[in-house]
Amino acid sequence: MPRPKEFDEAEVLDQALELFRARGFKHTSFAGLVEKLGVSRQSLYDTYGDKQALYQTALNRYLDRGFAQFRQALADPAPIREVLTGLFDGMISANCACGSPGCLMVNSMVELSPHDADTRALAQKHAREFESLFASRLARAQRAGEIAADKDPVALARFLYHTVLGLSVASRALGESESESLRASVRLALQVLD
Amino acid sequence: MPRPKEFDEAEVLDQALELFRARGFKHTSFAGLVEKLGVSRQSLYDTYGDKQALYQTALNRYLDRGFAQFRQALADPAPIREVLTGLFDGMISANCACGSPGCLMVNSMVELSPHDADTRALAQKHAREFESLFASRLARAQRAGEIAADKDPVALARFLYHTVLGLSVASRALGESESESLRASVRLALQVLD
DNA sequence: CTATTTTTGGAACGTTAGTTCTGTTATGCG
DNA sequence: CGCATAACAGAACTAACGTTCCAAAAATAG
Repeated sequence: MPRPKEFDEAEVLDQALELFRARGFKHTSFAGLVEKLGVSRQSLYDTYGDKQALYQTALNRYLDRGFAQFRQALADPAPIREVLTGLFDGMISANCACGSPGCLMVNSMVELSPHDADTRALAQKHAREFESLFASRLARAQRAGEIAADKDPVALARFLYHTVLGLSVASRALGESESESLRASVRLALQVLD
Repeated sequence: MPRPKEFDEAEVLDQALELFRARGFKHTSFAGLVEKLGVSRQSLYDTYGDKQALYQTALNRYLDRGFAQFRQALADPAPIREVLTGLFDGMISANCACGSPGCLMVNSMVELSPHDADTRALAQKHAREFESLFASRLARAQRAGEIAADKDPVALARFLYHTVLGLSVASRALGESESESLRASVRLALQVLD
């Protein structure tokens, strides 16, 4: 049997993910990856393929994780306003703590979507999935009488998704100091339910 | 006196701006600029300086123009909901028509803010200016009785700014097909005034 | 212990980027 | 008319990038 890897494949992938998240695809050099991850060029290539493959693997991992968290947060049977407040606050905490690199998917949407068809398709899928999960949870709340019957859950869901995009950009570009005003914005955004 | 330029300085700057807006800073090569603008490398360097200087000049031009439009739109004494609806619809039309490159400032915030201190400072200034203009216009509407007295104009302004960010990303990454749902989101967002 | 398979580090390759240098051309003033 | 000034075109340079090649090292299975 061969010599075993000297690094944890998943752990290194997460580190690469954080680098891509902080710096973007183009601004992250392979040499920088080698240095920060402590793994040799050759091993990176052997394990993950080239730079683009590494990026996509990391992005998919990020999406899977985020989507699972999102789904789980929405599964909470608590009142919808409470659930959504907690969900958004969690996003803000995750995105605004120390350095606030924003959401990797949102960053990819801005940096890569216009050029790369794969990323664009992934972004659209991401939007559809987030919106549809939002929408079904909102419809459930509506059936429970928490939301007025004349509201359109799909429109509300899209609005919430757009809100997520805005929060991600704000936290990335405006720094940690904004986290309190972001929370205030969330409270305002949730007025759409009233 | 010297030989005159064979191109319109402002016009070429606008073309460069559109290239940067569509492709981002890193993804726009100088060779690409030379080709698309139809101006020789040397003339570009002589006229605008290096790539980064060209970018910043274009960005400042873009900001000045957008800020003037924004200020003018807000000067409209019509009811605040009407004014804001028109403002956002204008933004969507400008950002979503054919190719939807999004807002150059928002794109810069995502691509460059974390690395470049100048861009970060510019982004923060951008946010402050937009928010303060929103806030003073909202305060005016509040004095006119169009908005309930217990609302905080500053918080509302920040929320609207975050909404702008989200709309820009959505229009850039999700394509023109989304323009209708973006308008719907604006209508929902403006419910914060009620 | 040996053989085999894979990691690993370093060197090297080809490409592309941004930038600069050279000389040439064209304009307008004296 | 020609001199000064600046624009232009193309080649050339330097650095960085992503990627691949190569030999040495290491660890397990037999």
